[in-house]
Amino acid sequence: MTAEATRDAPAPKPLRADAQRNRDRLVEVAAQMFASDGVDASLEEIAKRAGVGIGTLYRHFPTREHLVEVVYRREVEGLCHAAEDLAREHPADVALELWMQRFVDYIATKRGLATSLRLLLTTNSTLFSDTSGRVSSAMRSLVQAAAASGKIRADVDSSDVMHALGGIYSAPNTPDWRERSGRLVKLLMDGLRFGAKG
Amino acid sequence: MTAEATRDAPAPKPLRADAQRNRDRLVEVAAQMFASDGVDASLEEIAKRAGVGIGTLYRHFPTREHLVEVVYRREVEGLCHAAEDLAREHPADVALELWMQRFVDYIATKRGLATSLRLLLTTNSTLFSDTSGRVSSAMRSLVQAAAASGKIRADVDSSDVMHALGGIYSAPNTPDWRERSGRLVKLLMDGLRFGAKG
DNA sequence: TAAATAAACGGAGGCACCTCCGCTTTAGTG
DNA sequence: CACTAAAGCGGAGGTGCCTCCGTTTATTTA
Repeated sequence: MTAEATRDAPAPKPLRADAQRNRDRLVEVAAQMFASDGVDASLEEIAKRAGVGIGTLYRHFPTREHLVEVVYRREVEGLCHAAEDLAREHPADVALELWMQRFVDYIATKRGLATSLRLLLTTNSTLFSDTSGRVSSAMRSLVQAAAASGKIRADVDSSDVMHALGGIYSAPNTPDWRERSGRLVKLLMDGLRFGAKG
Repeated sequence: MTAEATRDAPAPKPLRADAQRNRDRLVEVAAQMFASDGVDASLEEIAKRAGVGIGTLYRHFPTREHLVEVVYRREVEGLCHAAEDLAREHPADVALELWMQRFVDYIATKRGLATSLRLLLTTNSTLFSDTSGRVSSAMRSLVQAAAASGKIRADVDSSDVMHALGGIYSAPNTPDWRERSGRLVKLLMDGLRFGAKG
């Protein structure tokens, strides 16, 4: 079962080259717009900035929610990918810390999309089970790698770390929310490094 | 705590006579329109048919959901009221049957409003606890009266009856849904009358 | 009853949504 | 390369949403 298959998909059909290009641009631009203006960003503006007509946007994404879902899945994709990249390019503990900082961004997006996502969940119930599984497994491998290399203490369960980060999500969104979350991550890392052998 | 008080309401403020009149008309018309055209009925059309400007509608109901909520509460109100009226004007078992038929209408409405109501629930969590309590207590008194008068058997728990009706709600909305539900109510009444002493 | 004031009204106007269909581009085929 | 069918494009236009503010009306006060 590929990632695309939502249900009984017999022929996913490859898009024509120009169609694919436009679709990608739309998602790209939508991601920016949703991030800066919220989920209520104007679809016509998104189409315009992507350099396509509004009709094209609607052909690809019949409702706003469809577009939101794709953007959200892309976000998750990026987050998981980042875990691999960071692990390759940094010492294990640094990779973990950087990733958690990025995780904060992800949560921020998720919050912004929350209302739309709620609607999606009534339609497409696999969305959350899909994504939360992938995210937590990305975190698990980072934590395990860091523990194995001795950069953080070994007696740590990755799900505990995830749980600690969960506080970020439920915390109220005051203006200083982001800074506060950043500090929380640092604090958490200090705790993880404390007593490490390496 | 009155029915109006949602939270910390120090002064409910009585409306000016014309304002109250307009508000009532709006709710009246909205109820009809939602019933016939669904929750997406045009607000401008509702205002027009109520004989007021769109601005007036928005002053009273800042969002569509507010209007939906009021209409829904009115529906529940009417349903509970009907229980008392029917009990007064009919033999206990007939009252129960008529009320259950009306309950089917109520469910039909509720289904129509479901999407909007879902949104409301994230905002105003007392909505369901308020209403479901009132409805089930209306049913309880009808069942108890019918049982006490010997028109239906005495060994019946009203919550079981409610549960049986619950099947109506979850049933798929085929075109013949309403007839089917009507038959279900009749069937249920037969069961309730079977072996009654009166 | 008349004047004063606060409350309410209403609809024009600006913006976003979304459909529809004639035009353009792509990807095959000979 | 030329041709064609199918796929895709785009934006005009009709509709609904919602705000804003000048005008009207109910109520209070004298």
